[in-house]
Amino acid sequence: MSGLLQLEPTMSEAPLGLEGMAWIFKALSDPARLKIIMYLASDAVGCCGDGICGCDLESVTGLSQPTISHHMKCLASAGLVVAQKRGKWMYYSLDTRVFAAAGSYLTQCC
Amino acid sequence: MSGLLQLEPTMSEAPLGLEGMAWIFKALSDPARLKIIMYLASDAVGCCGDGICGCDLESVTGLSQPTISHHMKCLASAGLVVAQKRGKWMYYSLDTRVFAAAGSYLTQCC
DNA sequence: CAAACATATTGAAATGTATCAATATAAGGA
DNA sequence: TCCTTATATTGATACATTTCAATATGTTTG
Repeated sequence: MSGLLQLEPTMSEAPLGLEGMAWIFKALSDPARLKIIMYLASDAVGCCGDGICGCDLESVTGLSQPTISHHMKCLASAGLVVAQKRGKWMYYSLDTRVFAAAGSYLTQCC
Repeated sequence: MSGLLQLEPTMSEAPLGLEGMAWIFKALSDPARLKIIMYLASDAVGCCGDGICGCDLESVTGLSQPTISHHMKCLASAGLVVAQKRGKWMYYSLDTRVFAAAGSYLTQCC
């Protein structure tokens, strides 16, 4: 029960309190994850066609497959990324609503 | 050389690459620090008048004085908070430009 | 100067995080 | 069915983070 990211929140459609916002920002607080997000936000074409899958992200980041899996779980648990299994691949995409919510939070809080 | 926050970036006026953005989000990734930010963003009047000082934040968060000192160093190193010593107190305020930059990053990245 | 107070630093403990190697699971194709 | 490929999980290691108690530093005031 240790050694891996403390995954919990996986916020559904809740009002996003301090804990929820902090969780989103924690998911955003790693350069590798930001790089992944930037890649998903670009119009890049994945190696498997029809979306960006895990193996694309290995080459983009230079990280190992288990580490990518871990980062994607983290991003998904914050709601920033949606993971969808199709055939043998996991395809990832951004949930722009969560990005918008976090962005507004920052621009409006002060 | 351990046991305390790995403080480094303290970004000046740089273009904010992935590392810099990640650093800002890391500073935002703790509920206690978000609570502090919300308090600084409110028009609350501090106990020492003329601004919000460290002792105000102890009562707001229920955390010890050293822990507050630590969190404020973290927020300041990300540029989110400006610390200003006046007499015997440290007065804290938000740098809205950094919040705006981080907010735009999120709303525009996708 | 000495006492009082606000903040910073140090030291230490508990917990969390990033990463990879090894292995398991799942899905498609020969 | 068996092999290959994509992803997930486990286990382990190195390091980072949060927190407080104890102590140091700095500032005002008696």
